[in-house]
Amino acid sequence: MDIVIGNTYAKEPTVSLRYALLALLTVEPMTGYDLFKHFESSVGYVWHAPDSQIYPELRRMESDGLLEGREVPWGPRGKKTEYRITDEGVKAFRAWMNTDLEYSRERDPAHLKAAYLEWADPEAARSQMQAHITHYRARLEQWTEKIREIDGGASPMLNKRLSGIAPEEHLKTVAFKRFTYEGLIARAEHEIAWAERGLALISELYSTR
Amino acid sequence: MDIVIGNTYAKEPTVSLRYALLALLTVEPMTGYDLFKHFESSVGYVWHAPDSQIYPELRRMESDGLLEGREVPWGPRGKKTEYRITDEGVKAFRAWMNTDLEYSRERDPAHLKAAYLEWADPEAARSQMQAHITHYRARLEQWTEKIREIDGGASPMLNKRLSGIAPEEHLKTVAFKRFTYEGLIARAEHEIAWAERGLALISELYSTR
DNA sequence: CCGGACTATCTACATTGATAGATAGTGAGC
DNA sequence: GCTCACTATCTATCAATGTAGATAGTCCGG
Repeated sequence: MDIVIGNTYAKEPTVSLRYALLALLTVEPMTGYDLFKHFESSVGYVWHAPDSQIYPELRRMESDGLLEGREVPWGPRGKKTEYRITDEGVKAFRAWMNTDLEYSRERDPAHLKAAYLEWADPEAARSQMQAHITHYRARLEQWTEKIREIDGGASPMLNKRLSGIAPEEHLKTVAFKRFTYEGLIARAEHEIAWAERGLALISELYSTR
Repeated sequence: MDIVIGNTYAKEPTVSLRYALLALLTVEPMTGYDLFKHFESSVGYVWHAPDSQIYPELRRMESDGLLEGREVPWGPRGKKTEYRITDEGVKAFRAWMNTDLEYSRERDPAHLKAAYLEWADPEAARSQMQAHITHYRARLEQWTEKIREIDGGASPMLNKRLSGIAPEEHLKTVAFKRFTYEGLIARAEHEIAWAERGLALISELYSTR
């Protein structure tokens, strides 16, 4: 029963980029490049997308009425397009926020490989586990830094967001951000602990004694 | 410097379905349907793919020399194709196992939503957290069941695998499987704990006092 | 005023994944 | 003998993602 308009489907909220973009644009109007930069840095530790996905998606969102693009001059001859969320966009974001996520099937290369680690040379096996640790340690630092920013009032996006809402709402807004990053930190710590047990296991299994 | 053959690229091992299929086929020859069924049940709790992806991939793997398909009769008029891993396939799998994974960027809808939970109605927020718990509780049970199977010697795939290798190797093979599922179990427990803290936080923030 | 880093946007294409449905044979039970 | 659940395979399409590179303007410093 989907209604097809051009190549756009009128569908129920799935996941995706679209809502990540809406989330950022609830704070303030931005250009595609601004959004891309956010995905590269701060927000990028939760969601990421290349610019080649962002620009077309913004155009689609505009034609769906969720955003309004406005050309602003940039230097003497340059220009850029700044997107502002519309009332409809806010409505769509809120609707998505009020809808339960659909959880998709597991697909986890790290654990898939771990299950067959006896096929790897001991050194390679160790290296996998080490890579896992390195990866999650980096995430751990970035997420810990986010918490520090939140607590220290040093997050520009969060501050902008707070300045746009009623003071009674500040507590919730901050609490949920903190809660999110705490969860990610705990996850990273778990992954590191797991890989460390992996290293110990490898040593045990391949000990020469 | 990739060499293009047809529409197949000779590339360095990335991730994907291909190695999940090879992993299963190291145990014994199977048809596409068998593999699909495994992805639907047991292995499906680590990796999943629809049949529409499996059949073409098997054909590609055969033309890449990793597998050998053999038509076997099935009933009076039916037939099916059973794929057996080739020496080259084993080599490719081992090579992949000896290569470090590339970790891709974070993309986590559940945590993305959590960060903006103040946009949801309290009831919807609670429902999200509840869905998170339900999802990971189901995973938890499936993975716990896998451990039970491993410990009880009741895993058909594992038993077949063990019967095909030297007894000295049994310990490693079992240990890495167990290690993998233990990690997944710990992760599920962490996700449940996180969502439970979420529920508590929501109650706190939206209490009427 | 020139080079280089950065801002800004776009196109093309490959790959992967998800959904839907078509086709056809098997084997068990009524 | 018929129906039905299951086995077996395939095609088409679409959404999402990833990679590469093209184009063009800005702004800063030497």
